[in-house]
Amino acid sequence: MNEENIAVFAALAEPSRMRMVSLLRSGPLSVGEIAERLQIRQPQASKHLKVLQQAGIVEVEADANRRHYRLRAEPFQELELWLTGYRELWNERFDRLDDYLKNMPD
Amino acid sequence: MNEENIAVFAALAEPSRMRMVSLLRSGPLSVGEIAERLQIRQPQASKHLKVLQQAGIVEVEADANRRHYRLRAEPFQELELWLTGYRELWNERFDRLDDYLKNMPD
DNA sequence: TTCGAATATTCCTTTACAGGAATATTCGGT
DNA sequence: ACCGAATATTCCTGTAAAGGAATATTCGAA
Repeated sequence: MNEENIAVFAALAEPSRMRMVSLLRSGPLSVGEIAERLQIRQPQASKHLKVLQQAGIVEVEADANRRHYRLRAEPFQELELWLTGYRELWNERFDRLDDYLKNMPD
Repeated sequence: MNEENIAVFAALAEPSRMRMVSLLRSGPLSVGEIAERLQIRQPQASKHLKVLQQAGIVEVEADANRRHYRLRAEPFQELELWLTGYRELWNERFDRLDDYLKNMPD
């Protein structure tokens, strides 16, 4: 993971934002819905969403005066890729996983 | 990933620490070696290593007045596990990976 | 075109954290 | 016991980021 992707870790290193990401797993939500479910104020929700957006973790779709935020796949894929460099840490069980990933059909 | 593991993301969200982690992939190193390779001063190296240690990312082994820091596998395993909850984001290719992980022999 | 709902932004204050410099600690060798 | 090497800790300072409150913006509906 390169220096530019440190923003992803920084963005996730905050409880409200981590909860936002978890919340958005089940689909896009508006700012108001997010603020309500996380029990935080709307401006804070907007601010946190901006951070997540700048880190590339979420993207926005405008719908009238609503903004629907959804998770982007890329940072998670990159995280997955980054982790492959550390699989050798635990056991040979994941050597087989590495093989599987390498040979996996697209 | 629960609130306590946010410390892992916070620890990795700093360039020097990220480079330390990458450096330690090839094996344990002493504080002096780490400081030298990363071109930072020894006290900063010690401080960063302390953060990594408290996040559970590294562990220490004392050898006389040297301390050898090594990566721990657990946080990476937990990250791997956490990511599985986001694999559905990209494509069905990883549904098969999920199956593989579920059925993988121990 | 005006109003209210939804969202973004600004300003302010407080707190956390990083780096620098100095110092403390701990160990083996002599 | 003492010295130097290796490491940890403390103190200080600057900066970035978070939350609160207020305000700005943007949109559809009437």
